[in-house]
Amino acid sequence: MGGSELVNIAKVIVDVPAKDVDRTFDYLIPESLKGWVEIGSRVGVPFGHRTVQGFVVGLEEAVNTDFKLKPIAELLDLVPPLSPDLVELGRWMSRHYACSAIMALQVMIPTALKGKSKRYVSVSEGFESLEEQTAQESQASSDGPVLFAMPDSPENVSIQDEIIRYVRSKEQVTLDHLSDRYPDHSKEIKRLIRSGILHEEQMIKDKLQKKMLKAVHLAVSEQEAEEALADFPAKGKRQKEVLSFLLEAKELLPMPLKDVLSALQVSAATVKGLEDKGLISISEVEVFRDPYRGRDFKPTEPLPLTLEQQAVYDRIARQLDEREQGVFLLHGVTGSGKTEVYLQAIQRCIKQNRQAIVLVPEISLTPQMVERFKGRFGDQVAVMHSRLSGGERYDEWRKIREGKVKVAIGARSAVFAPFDQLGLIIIDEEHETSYKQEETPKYHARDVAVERSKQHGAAVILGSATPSLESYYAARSQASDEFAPVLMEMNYRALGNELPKVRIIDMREELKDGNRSMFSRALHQGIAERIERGEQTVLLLNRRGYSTFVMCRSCGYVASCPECDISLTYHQRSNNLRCHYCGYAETAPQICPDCGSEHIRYFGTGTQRVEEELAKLFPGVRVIRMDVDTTTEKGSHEKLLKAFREKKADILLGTQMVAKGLDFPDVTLVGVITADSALNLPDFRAAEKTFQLLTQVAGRAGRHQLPGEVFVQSYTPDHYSIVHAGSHDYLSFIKDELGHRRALQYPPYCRLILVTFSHEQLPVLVRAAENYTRLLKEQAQKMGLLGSLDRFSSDAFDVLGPVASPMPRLKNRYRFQCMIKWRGEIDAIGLVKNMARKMEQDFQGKDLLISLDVDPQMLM
DNA sequence: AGCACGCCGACT
DNA sequence: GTCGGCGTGCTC
Repeated sequence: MGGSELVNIAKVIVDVPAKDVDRTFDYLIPESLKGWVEIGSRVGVPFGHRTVQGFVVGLEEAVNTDFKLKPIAELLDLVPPLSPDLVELGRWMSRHYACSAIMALQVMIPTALKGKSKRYVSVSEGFESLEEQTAQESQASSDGPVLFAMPDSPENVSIQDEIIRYVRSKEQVTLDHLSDRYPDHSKEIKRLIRSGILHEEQMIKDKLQKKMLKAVHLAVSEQEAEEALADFPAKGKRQKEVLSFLLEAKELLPMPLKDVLSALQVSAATVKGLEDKGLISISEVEVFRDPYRGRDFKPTEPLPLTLEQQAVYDRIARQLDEREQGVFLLHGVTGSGKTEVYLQAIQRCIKQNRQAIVLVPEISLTPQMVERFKGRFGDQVAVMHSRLSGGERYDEWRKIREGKVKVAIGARSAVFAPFDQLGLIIIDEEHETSYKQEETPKYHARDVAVERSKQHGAAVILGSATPSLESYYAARSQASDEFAPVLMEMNYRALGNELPKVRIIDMREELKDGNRSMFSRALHQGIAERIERGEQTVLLLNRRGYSTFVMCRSCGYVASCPECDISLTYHQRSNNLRCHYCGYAETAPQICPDCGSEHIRYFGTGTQRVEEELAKLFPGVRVIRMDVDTTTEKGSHEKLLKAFREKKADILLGTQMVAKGLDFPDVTLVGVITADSALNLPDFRAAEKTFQLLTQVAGRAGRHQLPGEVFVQSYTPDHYSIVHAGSHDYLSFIKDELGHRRALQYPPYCRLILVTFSHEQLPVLVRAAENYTRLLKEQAQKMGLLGSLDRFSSDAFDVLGPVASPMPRLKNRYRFQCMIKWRGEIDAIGLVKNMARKMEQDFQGKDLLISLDVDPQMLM
């Protein structure tokens, strides 16, 4: 072809989740799109025999290629949804987390922008009708070329004719719609398309549209409108009313048509009449769905800082002023006023004309939290919430993209907020595992934040009362490889009150003394006292580790999922058993399906059972229960907390979600019903998680004038995580825990990669997993790193396993896994990934899947 | 992932 | 003889 012509070329990552297309494809930029297509643009491109969505990740001038490039078919947004730095960040993510490029890019933008290709058909130009075509064909069959091929059987002609007439009457219809309308004639439709009579075109359509609203505006000047009002025709009384209403409310224009209609009780026709007269205009305007619309947020002023807060703030402010990247680990006890430091740092950042991102764990993205930020920064804040609808989320995202807000607050994915002058990223409750995404791309928001801050010269604040061992260790050792935060401490509560007294109760003693209740005598008495004094109690039931599974006490039968081989969970509401992973459900059995015994029981303590017990022990007690069952509805979380705040209940009972960020002045007792239920999980972070949870929940008590008390019930009260949580001694806990981690060579003394293999056939899977492990070990030997973990050398690489996964079968596939431990300067991620890809490719049948989790949080 | 091409069984 | 089953391979 005329390939030496100078053209612009776009490098595109296509939205096709297949391994062999995880690379860029080159496309011509058509003349009409030159200057519009940028790095980060979302485009529709022809790919094989269809049109797919893709992202432009590079632009090139005049490359001479061997084959003909296809042109970009359409540009999907006027403003690119991704900026060049986000594209670059995506590149980093796909390398660091071993995910495909498209996964990394797609996770950065709202799902509303995931366009799917739609197929449209229209009647081809120049085609008249089948009869005419038949005539033409028989006439000129020998000479001129036949434009359209003919149907072979005449009885199909009538239905084909009908389809043609229908498509012509609509001009253009989607193929889906057409097949819905003629469900039995897909054959005829196909033939019409193949013969060229119907023309097929593919376009990318977004899942969601911008919300548009009809709005009324004056089409003439105010004066002209006044004049028109003065000599309005007598019969147009209603129209006159509308016009004078609009003139009165002129500062509210353009006004939604809806509002005009309801305010004056007029019909749309009346308003339309005014438009016909040319006095007003009705137009479609874009509206932003505001999830917090109609809510007042009390404006707040910066509070005076304590000495500790001031010192921390000064250090961060200095960093902001230097406009250089810097990471800070802010270790502050519960109630030390971290949020106020965040708020003032953000303020400084905004003053510099830069923007800020605040990440909070999903679970603590409570109305209270949002209120504090909205109160300080008003409508400069966008909130990204998992409970928002797709449309609301899209609109919050657009506010950020279009520079309408300065602060984005949200869960994990808010780290991708498309600000262009990012100055500050705050990660509150830095230790929370919810910052790690468990689905591909399995990124950690903390690491992404640090990477993004490098691009922008931004500051990062990692805040926590119980920093993760990884972060604390990195700060303390000032290791230079990954990230080395500056450690800052706040050891005193901002209001000057004491941390609550923690009492650890040995439940074994209770049992010995004949108390078989789930409440110890001390906790029982404590609750009774609070009820009497009109104070409030928070009860935490740590449900992790407790499953509400069904077991037969006679024969040991456990109900499990036929697809996934995991225990089914009992749901009281619907009286059925469900699989947590695949959604399979069956009715709860009355007798054991195995042995017929009636001693089949639902095990585990749910919040419902505790609630029932409370009602029995304290007749008339008012309990608010907060768990997944009572908080699924939108806004229910908020309602429950509001009720508790207004003292409409004596006790707030809940799972982990009551441990975070809540601040109620009258809570003077916190009870932990089972402190150690998570301690026995097969997870090397079990102790750390237990310590964090206890510390967090203890911090809920006595935050204001009234002193607080915490009762922790445990069957292993001597465990160091419980003892140190009891004395609020983070440093001692860290010391003990680091010792364990070091002895067993777990993070932070090495890094992990979890490799999961899956295949439909167990023997094939086992062979693959063993092969893979063997090859990696050979590699380690070649590098001279075998056994290096024991030797505490700076470079290390070792492979554990393979073993059956904790979920050994999922969606009809068996699963095995192996664990890589490594540290140092070696490219372990690249090595593990390349070997996985190679093995997947070479494997017979290709049904082998290997997935990687870099720095996994969940090992079970 | 789609979608087409391609090579074998059961029907008008 | 054709329709259509889903194995295999490609997508700038």
